[in-house]
Amino acid sequence: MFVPVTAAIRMKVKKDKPDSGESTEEKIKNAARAVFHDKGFSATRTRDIAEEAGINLALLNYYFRSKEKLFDIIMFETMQGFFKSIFEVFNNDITTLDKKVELIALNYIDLLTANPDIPLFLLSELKTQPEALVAKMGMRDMVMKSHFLKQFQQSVKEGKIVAIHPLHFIINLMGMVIFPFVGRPMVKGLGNLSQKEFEALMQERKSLIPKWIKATLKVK
Amino acid sequence: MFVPVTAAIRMKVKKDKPDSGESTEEKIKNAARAVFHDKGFSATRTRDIAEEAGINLALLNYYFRSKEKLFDIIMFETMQGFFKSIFEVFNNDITTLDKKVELIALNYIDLLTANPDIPLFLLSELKTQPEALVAKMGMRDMVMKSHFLKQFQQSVKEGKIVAIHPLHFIINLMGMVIFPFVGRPMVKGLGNLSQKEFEALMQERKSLIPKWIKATLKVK
DNA sequence: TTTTTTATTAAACATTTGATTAAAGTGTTT
DNA sequence: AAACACTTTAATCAAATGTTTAATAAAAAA
Repeated sequence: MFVPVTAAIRMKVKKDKPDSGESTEEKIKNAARAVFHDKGFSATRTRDIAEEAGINLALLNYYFRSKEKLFDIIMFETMQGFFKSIFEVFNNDITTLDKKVELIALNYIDLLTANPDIPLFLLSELKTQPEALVAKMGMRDMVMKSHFLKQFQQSVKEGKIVAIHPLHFIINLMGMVIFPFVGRPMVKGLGNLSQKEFEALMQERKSLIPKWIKATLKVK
Repeated sequence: MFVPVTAAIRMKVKKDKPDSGESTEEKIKNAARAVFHDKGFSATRTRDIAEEAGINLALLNYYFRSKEKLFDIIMFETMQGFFKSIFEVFNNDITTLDKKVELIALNYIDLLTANPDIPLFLLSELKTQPEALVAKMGMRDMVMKSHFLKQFQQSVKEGKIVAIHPLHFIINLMGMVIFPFVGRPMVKGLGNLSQKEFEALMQERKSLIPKWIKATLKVK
């Protein structure tokens, strides 16, 4: 008796792939992103990625040529995703300065709660190639010529806030938002916090940071 | 015409190496510290350390058994050196709270200007062994039961400063001090700063941070 | 001085790791 | 069903890397 297995198998196969919802290429990229973010470039082995992705090691090189090429893609996408929110807020010419600070705190604390490894990953890997990508992405202009900066300097001129180097302002804002995530093991260690308690503390900061930042801008 | 180069070269070499007056063991440790701080554990090759130290590769294992053992020593000493200053300031029961904040800013900005790689190094490597060393060094009690914390809670009780989780206070203080060094490539990139300009900006923060911190503590 | 211990070196070793290849499988098109 | 492009696998290569060894030099002890 002939049984048309192939059709059934094909169906199953067809269902299997879309079931996981991702192509092999995407599986590799997702795995690579997770492992690279967690351990950085040097501590990551291509075999870690292959295992995490559930694929054969050779496929990594088949799709991406080399560990480095794959890393570059992940790095670029990660940076892009990370700075996108900043730029959108910074260059919105409708919102006030105060509102922008609020939005940065809100957006980034959520982003970082979901992806707490990204800042340390970016900062560590950025050390290796200092200028390359920073310049490439036009980050400088995007930030330093932003509507955000113009508003800041305007407020200084009007005497609404005290005159300091705008970088201090940006460092303080980003530091208050990002630093606890970069120093998460230390913060959790110091306060003996569970992951849940840590996240609750970060949620508190959503409303506190804007107040703190405003206070620092008034400082004589 | 014959020129006795060798003698001249030997003199130069002699000045370069043995003049330093350090033992082989110290040479290795100093080299290891420099390379580990710069590149982290995984990206560091034992051959990098040997070269930096100007010694034969085998001597590293002769003196320290393994790369990991050597790393543990450097890690421990680095942590100890880094947190020593904090603890001394935090547990001084003579100085006021304000004075302690001032001293933290002063001491750490100098320390970090001289050793800008330490924070990222510590934070990156601490991620691998989350609890181990933090607990080992008794950091929790050293900070959370410090005179500094008692003063903070006393001031809250007296209504001098607003009630927040003390961790927010510590995060903000340490973040303002440490974050620009962790994000140094980004800060320098954003502001298009030379190393000298970066350091000048950090010097400014010595006096600004205490003011900012005081302002945040008054926030409703 | 002779002997013993310590320090140093060049070479080799064993394993890890990024990358390649050859062959087979799979679905689609002709 | 033949040709094809694409996908997957197992085996393997070659370089990198932490570690060890065996021989030698230097220093200390006898």
